[in-house]
Amino acid sequence: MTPLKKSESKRKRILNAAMIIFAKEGINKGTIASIAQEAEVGKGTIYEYFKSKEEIFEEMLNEFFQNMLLDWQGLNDLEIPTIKKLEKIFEYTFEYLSLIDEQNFHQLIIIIEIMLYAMRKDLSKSTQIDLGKILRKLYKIIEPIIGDGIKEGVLKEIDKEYFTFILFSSLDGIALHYYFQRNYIDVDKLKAYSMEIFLNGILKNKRSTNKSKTTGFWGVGSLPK
Amino acid sequence: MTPLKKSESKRKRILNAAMIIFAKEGINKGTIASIAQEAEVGKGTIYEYFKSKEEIFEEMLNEFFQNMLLDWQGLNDLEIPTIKKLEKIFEYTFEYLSLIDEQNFHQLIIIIEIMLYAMRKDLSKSTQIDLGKILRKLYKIIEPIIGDGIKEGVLKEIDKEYFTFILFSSLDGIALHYYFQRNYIDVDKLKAYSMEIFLNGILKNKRSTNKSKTTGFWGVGSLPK
Amino acid sequence: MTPLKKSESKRKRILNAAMIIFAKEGINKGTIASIAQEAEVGKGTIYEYFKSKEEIFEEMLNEFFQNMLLDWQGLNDLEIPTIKKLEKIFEYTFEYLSLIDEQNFHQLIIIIEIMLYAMRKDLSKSTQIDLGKILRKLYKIIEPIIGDGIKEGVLKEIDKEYFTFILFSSLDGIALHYYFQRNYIDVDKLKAYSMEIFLNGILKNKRSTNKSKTTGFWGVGSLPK
Amino acid sequence: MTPLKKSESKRKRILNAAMIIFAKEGINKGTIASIAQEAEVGKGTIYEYFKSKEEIFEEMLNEFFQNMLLDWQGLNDLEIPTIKKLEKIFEYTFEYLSLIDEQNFHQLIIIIEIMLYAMRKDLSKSTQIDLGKILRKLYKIIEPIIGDGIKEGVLKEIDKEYFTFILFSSLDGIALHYYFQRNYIDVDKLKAYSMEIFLNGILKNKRSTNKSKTTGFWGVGSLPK
DNA sequence: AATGAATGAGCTTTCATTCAT
DNA sequence: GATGAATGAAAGCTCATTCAT
Repeated sequence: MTPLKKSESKRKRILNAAMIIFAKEGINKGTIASIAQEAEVGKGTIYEYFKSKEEIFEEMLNEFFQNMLLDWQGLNDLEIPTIKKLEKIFEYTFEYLSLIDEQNFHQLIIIIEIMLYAMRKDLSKSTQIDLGKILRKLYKIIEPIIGDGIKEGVLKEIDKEYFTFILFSSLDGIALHYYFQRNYIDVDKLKAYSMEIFLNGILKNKRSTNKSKTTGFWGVGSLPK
Repeated sequence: MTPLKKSESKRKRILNAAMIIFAKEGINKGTIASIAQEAEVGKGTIYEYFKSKEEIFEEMLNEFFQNMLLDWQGLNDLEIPTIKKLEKIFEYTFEYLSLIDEQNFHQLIIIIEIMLYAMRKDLSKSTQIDLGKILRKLYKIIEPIIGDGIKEGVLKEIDKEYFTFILFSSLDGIALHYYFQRNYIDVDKLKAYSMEIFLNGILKNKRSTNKSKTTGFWGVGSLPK
Repeated sequence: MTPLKKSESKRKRILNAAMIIFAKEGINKGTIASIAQEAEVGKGTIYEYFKSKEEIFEEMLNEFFQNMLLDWQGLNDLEIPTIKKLEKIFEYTFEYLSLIDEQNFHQLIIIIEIMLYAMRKDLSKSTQIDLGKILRKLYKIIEPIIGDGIKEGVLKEIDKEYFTFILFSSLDGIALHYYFQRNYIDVDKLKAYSMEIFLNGILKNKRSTNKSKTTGFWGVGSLPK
Repeated sequence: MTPLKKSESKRKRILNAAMIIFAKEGINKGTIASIAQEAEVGKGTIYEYFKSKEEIFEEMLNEFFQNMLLDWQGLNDLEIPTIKKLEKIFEYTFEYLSLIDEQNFHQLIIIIEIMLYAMRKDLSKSTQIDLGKILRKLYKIIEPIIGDGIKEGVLKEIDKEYFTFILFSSLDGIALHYYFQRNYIDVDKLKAYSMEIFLNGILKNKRSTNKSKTTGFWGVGSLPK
């Protein structure tokens, strides 16, 4: 990466401006000129801190996930019961959704922009950026919470890797779709129902989760390996 | 059946080419020239069928969701038990994931591209495209399945609108994240665990879902409105 | 090279404009915009015919030497006595100098521009352009004239390769310096003296050119190894 | 001797760096930044010594020719026979060529860069730099050698101005072309043949050089005015 | 109807020059 | 004096769109 030099705060200002512009316009339509204007620096100044538009994007992306990792790590470090942590995951997510408004939707959009960018980079085998790896780091932060929950006997003996993945990606999908239905959906109800579903499922009569005994339709045992 | 008019088939060819190019390159980097080449028509010809690049994208977007609606409608029209239909939702999703490979990832990418496009259109209040509305149509197709499940006593008396939303968007998120972990995740296991979670939750000891009686921690009743 | 397509005449017009601009301003200061203006085409049109500014320069360079080769070849093909051909070499050169004026000095300058460009390309080992080879082709056209002169007994038994090289490069140097002294030098006198010197040398008393007998100061034998 | 002031040595360092950079990259592609780096001074420092990039180039140019003048003057001041001086002219030239290698070709290139620059300045009537005048000074240093040679009866009664011009510019052209054929040409042979040609010409049977008697083909009298 | 040659607006990037320290 | 961070003018190049054929 570009070595840090000159004013670090100016560098941050540019990255922040870039996030706003890239969210609003996308990496392609968003121009260096507009980033410069947003950051209140000269167009040339940007190139003192970054080699290219693409580098700005990738640095912003790193910064973005770096912060995300720290945020989630902070949750994990809390000295609260496992079950509380699990609850916090939902709370964090939906609190975030409840707080965003027309002014900062760009934070929601930039995630999609980044994912799209990363998908294409991934597909073109350009290994410069590996979002999959970054995401796995995120999963790994959540995973111990699930693990503890199982150990403590609160959670079923579910594969914690898969569950973390499903939980995390589901919340991501909910947030994404929420964007489009934000005027029709109540975040609190969404949170309550999401927790209810993930924790208790939707079947009325809970069947045994003891796989060996499961013979019915929904049993995991009957699924293809 | 009336065969497609020559001009009609050419229109489809262009839209199809556009999907491939836009998926691969994005709406901005993807060029009219490359779409023309992919569709094997002249560059000028495209403007006989569409007013602008943006119109191509939006027509493609409509086509895309039109097909999606038909697909899901097809599921709904099947004469199978409600519970089977619910299962089919998972099966469709994960079968789709199991079939995509390096050659047709663009189908996964184009959804994100479209969502991103729609988010920005939405944010800029340009009402030309309303993906939220299209998605609600999709939800509405699934919703009766849930409704029937409740009526038949198979499912809990959960709010069917919210549940549909949560189910649909969760599966979307799972598919999105699956892209990045496709080399680390087994689709069949992912499907099995997803179904298990959504249907039975992850708590070991199922608590009462009778809201009126819920006073404990996880109860919906205790959540802030 | 770029395949010929579209209007060949337009391509020529661009190359011609490029020669004028590059001569006047150099390859770096000369802009695509000014070439476009000179050629009376749009800026974008140039990129329909050439991939880059550098390609324009190199195509112009090729065209330039292609024509030069044809010109000199034309001289060689004349059915005139050898000695006349030798004379023509001088005549061509100085006639050229006598005809250039403020309006077409660019033809003189472009040669230097090309040489400079080629020197740097050569130094950077970029083998795309090999002016040395092109020049050797030019020498090879002149060489037979010298060879015939020797065979016919008109010229001394001088190494025809080296003589050709010396003659050609000397005339080039004379033309180059002539540019700076054009207001002080009479082309006709310059021609006459040049011929006199090259043909008869400047020593008053001709010494033997029989190397074996040369013991004096100027003999080749006395030169440092 | 007074030691160079610190500032003076820095000025020289910049000019020297400029020569290297301008030779390698040309006046346009060569950047102030790279000159500063090569000179190991700050970018801003350069503007303490020179008003602009162009001024650097012109100062370097002056320095370059100043040194050249001194070199040639040194030759003239030698207390050796006229004929020896004439020989030295060739020796200097070809010794120079024999010594240059891949590491210092830039000294050869910078001459062309300067000439090109001067040609354009000249053409644009910008009188700031007059290379023609500088070259005439150079010629004037050589000229007396020829004059002495004629007086001493060693050389023919040739116009010494024209001869000096022809000799000097020819050697320049030879050096220029030598660059491109350096892998194919032996400098010692080139020197020997050059001397042979300039001193004795290439005609086998020397004709009279007495102009008044010349009526034949090669006579000056028969040349077009 | 179909085409692709032509175009200029608009983009990224470079770099000579300035100026506060 | 010496410096290098800051800058905007200017350049190469791309590409959506037009339009004559």
